[in-house]
Amino acid sequence: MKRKLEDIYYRLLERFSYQSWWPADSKDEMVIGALLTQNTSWNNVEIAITNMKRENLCSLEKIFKADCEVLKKCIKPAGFFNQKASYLKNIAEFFVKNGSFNKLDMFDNATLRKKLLSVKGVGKETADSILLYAFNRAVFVVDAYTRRLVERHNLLKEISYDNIQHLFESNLKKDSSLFGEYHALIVKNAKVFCKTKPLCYNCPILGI
DNA sequence: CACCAGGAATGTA
DNA sequence: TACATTCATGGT
Repeated sequence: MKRKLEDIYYRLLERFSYQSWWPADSKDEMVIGALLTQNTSWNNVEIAITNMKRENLCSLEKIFKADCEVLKKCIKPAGFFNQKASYLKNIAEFFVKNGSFNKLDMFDNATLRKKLLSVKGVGKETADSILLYAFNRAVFVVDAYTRRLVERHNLLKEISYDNIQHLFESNLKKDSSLFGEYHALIVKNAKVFCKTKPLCYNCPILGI
């Protein structure tokens, strides 16, 4: 299994090269993007983030103090703007009241993950994305594409978030850079080959 | 026009 | 625990 997961990784890497995720100018922006991209195309998230930068709202401190209506207007292109505005407020409050990244970095992976999951609007994938890309923790992010990949290759009998995450984490070197690239490559591959084929049929890289 | 996108919360059984 | 529904915009 270890060999199989490494093979998939190197095939993706050879085709697409390093992605250097997460695409953001700051850790704050990373967290903001993680929430906005929930079930939403990255293209729409970029529009929303551009709007937030124009309104000087692209930081957790600013969001914490921002007017909700202005925030909603900015993130409207990213969809679910009513929910996401309140979710952004929640995560912003969480970081502001917990001393931001420096203080939160004192906690181990499991503890920090629980704290993030306690924020309304932050689920497993969002929490793990933040752990990996903002805190540089060796946590594997499982998204819809990763799930498809595991399903198509029959890598697991029981498909669940926790099982998929354990599959990657226990068979690869626990390296945040590796995990970050792997997840980014899976998404990159999906964007290129799954545009008109949602289930990744005929993907020339992975043979699925 | 239908379908989907780098999900999560809530309700039901 | 396991599904179904809701949230909403923009691209294909």
